[in-house]
Amino acid sequence: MRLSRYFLPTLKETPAEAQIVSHRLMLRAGMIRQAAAGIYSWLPLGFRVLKRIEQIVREEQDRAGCHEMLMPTIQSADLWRESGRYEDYGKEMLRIRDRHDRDLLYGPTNEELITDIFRFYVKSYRELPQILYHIQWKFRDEIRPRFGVMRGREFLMKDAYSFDFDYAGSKHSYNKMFLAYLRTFDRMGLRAIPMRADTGPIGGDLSHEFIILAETGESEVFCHRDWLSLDLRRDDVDYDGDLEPVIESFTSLYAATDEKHNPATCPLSADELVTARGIEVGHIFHFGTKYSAPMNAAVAGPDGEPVHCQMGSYGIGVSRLVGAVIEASHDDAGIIWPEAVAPFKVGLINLRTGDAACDAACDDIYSRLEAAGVEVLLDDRDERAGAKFADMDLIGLPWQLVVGPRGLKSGQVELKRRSDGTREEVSIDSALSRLTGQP
RNA sequence: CGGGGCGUAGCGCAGCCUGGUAGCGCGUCUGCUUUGGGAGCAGAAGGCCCCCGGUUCGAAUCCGGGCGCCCCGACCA
Repeated sequence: MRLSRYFLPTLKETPAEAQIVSHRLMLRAGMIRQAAAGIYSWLPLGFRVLKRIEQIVREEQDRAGCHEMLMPTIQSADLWRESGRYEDYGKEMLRIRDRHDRDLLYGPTNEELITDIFRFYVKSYRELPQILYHIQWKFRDEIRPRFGVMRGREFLMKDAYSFDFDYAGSKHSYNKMFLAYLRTFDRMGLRAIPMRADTGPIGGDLSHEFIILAETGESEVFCHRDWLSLDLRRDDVDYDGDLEPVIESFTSLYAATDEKHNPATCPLSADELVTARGIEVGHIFHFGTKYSAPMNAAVAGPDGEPVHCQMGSYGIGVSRLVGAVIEASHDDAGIIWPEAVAPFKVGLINLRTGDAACDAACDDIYSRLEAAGVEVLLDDRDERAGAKFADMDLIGLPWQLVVGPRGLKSGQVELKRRSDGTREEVSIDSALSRLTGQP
């Protein structure tokens, strides 16, 4: 992409409404634009990141054997009356009436809808287990939306729903999602700690929140200090094997949210206990028959008798993750994108647009990177060097390749790594092989 | 929903108390000079001062009522 033709409205000053660093940086980097309280438009740069995060979530769900589908944003109130949640959900649910005076709602979640679909088609235990998911916009009319996309009213969420014949099967589905979540967040360069959590109004008896530690987190959390250095990577997961031992290795180490933490019974010494604030990026629940019973989602067992399915639901806040990654990875100059979610891998800076040698070198590097499948943003604007450096640092692409007349005289360009600021003078060919991974 | 704050040019703000020509910085446009970490000079464009009503000869400014946004708290799969 050539910056001179892109839509990247960066801001030098911070809009007054932004309080936390991720919100400030998203506004300054031209990623989002507020449309109303807690409702945002995603501008091209922000949308690229959102899509990347969504794709990682998708790949890890698929790897765990889940099946993607898409349910609508607008739902009929009737299903919610059936589960009893139409009244329970309260003012947080956005209720809509159509021209025929039928009650509709903008979905805050999808348990009812998925259960309705499931019960219509699935009649035998032999069709289980099943995990279905979608990635769809939700709306919750929060009393006080805040912190940009971290707590919006409209937000993009991945929600998955598992159906099993018995508790053992359901626990296995839960474990699969537990591990899929660890992999998902790890791929984004995040340390997400699974913490025992309250199930809240959704009900159930088993629940973990995946928490990123950050000063701007909305809730207080408690965990063993070993979590801060524990290796969370699990590359060799066999989702069909026995997952209990590996789950046990994580759940045996203390970590709890505010609701589940009790100082009186906490087993940790003051020395071991870390008290911090956290951002919830994922939440998994096992809730048994809470929806399958009232909505009569049952399958025939081996003996022919109908049994209500054991269910779980599993959410990841996709749009919130964009903010969470920034909270976890930035410096005074701007965002530092982990390569896996970066909107572009390389920022190619032409320090002297209009200079024949610089233009030619940049065009050459640009086309060779594109040919190698490396996503590159070429700053070919007629701006001064300082402005280009500042904007590139702000938008935080992992690599900056700086082409200027001075270095070009000796065939050198400067390769800068955004994460630690290290730079080196290298030849164009050497820079290209570094960035493309090809000799 | 309780408490607090703010709505003035694209962004950040001053002016309001004490009513009388709507300002500053950044950004934008033109030209010239510049050019390796947010340049300099000269010129220019850009405003329903959130909305409605009231007081007044006269309202960005005073009064009343709305609306919007932000913060703290409570709330929150």
